[in-house]
Amino acid sequence: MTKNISAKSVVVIDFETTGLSPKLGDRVIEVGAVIIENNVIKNRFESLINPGFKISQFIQGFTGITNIMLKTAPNKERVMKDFSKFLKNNNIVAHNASFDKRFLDAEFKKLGLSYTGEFACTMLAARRLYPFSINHKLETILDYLKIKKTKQFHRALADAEMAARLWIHMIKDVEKKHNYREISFHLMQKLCKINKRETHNFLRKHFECCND
DNA sequence: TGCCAGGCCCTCTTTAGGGCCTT
Repeated sequence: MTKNISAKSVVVIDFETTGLSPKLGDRVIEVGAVIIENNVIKNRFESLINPGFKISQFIQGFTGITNIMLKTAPNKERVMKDFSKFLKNNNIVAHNASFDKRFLDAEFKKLGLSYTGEFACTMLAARRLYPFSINHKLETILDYLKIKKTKQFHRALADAEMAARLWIHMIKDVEKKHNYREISFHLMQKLCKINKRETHNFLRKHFECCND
């Protein structure tokens, strides 16, 4: 069965959570996502989620999301169902995608939801393309590339939007540097998976030889 | 009892260890 995945649109997602591990009981408390079509941000999705318990002072301070805000937030069933519709069958991008994938898989599994898109990671791609940045945190790499930042950090939609700007910047950068007409999602995905030693040859051979 | 993520990457590696990145 062929997947009906758009080659030109991706969804960039970001979760704010109660901690680092769904296996240790951590939960998503905010979902943010944007759809990129033809390198332009089109639609946005944003919602808080009531996790059903009080979150720590650390997370309240880190995200600015408070227990008062979450008290009246919708439950995960409603939000994740809507989010599933927003994802459709698009491929998915996130900064340090393994983190967001872990939470998406955990939340969807509990609710019997699924997605068909594949993941790519802005952090791994940025490590390959910009090895001289002092680190590859989202904020740092945006500064390094002089990409305009949103006013907030550590809020889901703001972070998703900035990761989307980074994704678009990287695609345009590769297209420009390598005289490439249209970088596909899967080529960017491959870039995320190669190791440091292979990067030079990958960019030189694979990108340029696939330009038609 | 005490501790507790996990996937990826790099190198003083591969029979391992530690840093990065996400909340």
